[in-house]
Amino acid sequence: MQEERADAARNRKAILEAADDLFATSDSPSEVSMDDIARAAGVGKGTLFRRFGDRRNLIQQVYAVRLAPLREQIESGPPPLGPDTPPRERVSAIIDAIAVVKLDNAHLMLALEEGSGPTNGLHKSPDYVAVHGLLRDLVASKFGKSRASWIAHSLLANIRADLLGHLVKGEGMSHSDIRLSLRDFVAHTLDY
Amino acid sequence: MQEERADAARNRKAILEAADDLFATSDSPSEVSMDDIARAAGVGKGTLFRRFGDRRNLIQQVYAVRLAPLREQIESGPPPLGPDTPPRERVSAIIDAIAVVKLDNAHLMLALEEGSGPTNGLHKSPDYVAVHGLLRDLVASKFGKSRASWIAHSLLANIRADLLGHLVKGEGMSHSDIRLSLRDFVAHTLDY
DNA sequence: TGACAATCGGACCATCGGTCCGTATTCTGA
DNA sequence: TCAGAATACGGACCGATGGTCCGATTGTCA
Repeated sequence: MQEERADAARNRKAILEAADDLFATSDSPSEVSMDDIARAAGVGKGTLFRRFGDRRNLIQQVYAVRLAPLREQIESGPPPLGPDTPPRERVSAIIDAIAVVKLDNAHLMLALEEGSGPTNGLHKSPDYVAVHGLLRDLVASKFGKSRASWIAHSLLANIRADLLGHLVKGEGMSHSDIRLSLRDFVAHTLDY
Repeated sequence: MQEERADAARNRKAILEAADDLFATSDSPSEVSMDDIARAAGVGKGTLFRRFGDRRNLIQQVYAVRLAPLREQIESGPPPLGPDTPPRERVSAIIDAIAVVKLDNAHLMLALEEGSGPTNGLHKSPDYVAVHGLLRDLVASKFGKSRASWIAHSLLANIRADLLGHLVKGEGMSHSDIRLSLRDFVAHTLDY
């Protein structure tokens, strides 16, 4: 892999920032077109697509930036998110942390989960697979292996972006209401 | 409201059938265009859109037809789905029945939930609201009122079309595997 | 049967994601 | 420092899609 040219790097950054900003300030992610992003970034459309391939990938990159801190915390941070945490607490902390990120970045997360498209696949995305796998392993000792997988899916289903968005905008729940209810639910799911 | 003209009625039926068939036989709902449906129904595009307004509504109508039997069972059928059923069992039966419908009509259900679009809203669709409300009321006596709402969302989150689709196609679970796991989960959620 | 209203149908439109290629910029190494 | 190769740029362009419009057609009712 060659070194990235200076203008290329500059443009990549500009695109990422423009996209992040546009998604964050628009009502619905689908209202943000690739042309919009290119224009906002002061870049040609060709550049945008050469860098990121397609819309889905661009969204994922933006998402990855926002998610990096959490990912790092989980992979190698201190308790309660890091590896040196008893499974039960760690699962709870991870679910809560993901919920917080999604609540704080509702727009982006919606864009990602909405990405659907033909060859759909929230459940096939690397991020989902990774966190599902982690959760599954964490609860596997307590529940059976197959049950563990189900439980992991179930926990994640409760913090899908559109559901959280509905709870906030449609039912007027506050972020802390949601986190509290979620905590109860997780506790009830994990503790016999 | 005037009587519907004969040709109008005929065309509505043709469109509904064509759409149902196309969604059922295509891999991904988004591969089925409105032109495809119009052509398959032997009808002009204008007719299609005058009858159904937009894509989302058409899909919902098709969905409504498929769902009618279940809806009727729940509203006025015999136990375990109908009103003369103890809440606990009724909830369980309803969740199972919905799961079965979704598993049997994966394509259509995907089309519906994917419908997303700008003014998104699985959680705002009449069907979701109705079933959520029913479940909420059914569990309200046992749990608090606000917890009841959360639990209803949670139960429904576990039987979302894309999740079920992933379990089948991505993890190779059989329909009965899924129903069994789901039964366990519902039981665990509802029984202390 | 005639005449009016409702319906039909497909050409047409705007927009979107994505591609292409002539031009401009950056890098290299002598 | 500079020339030439390599790479990136950008916007015109493309095919497809959801949705609209309006002259032609068909059903209805007296």
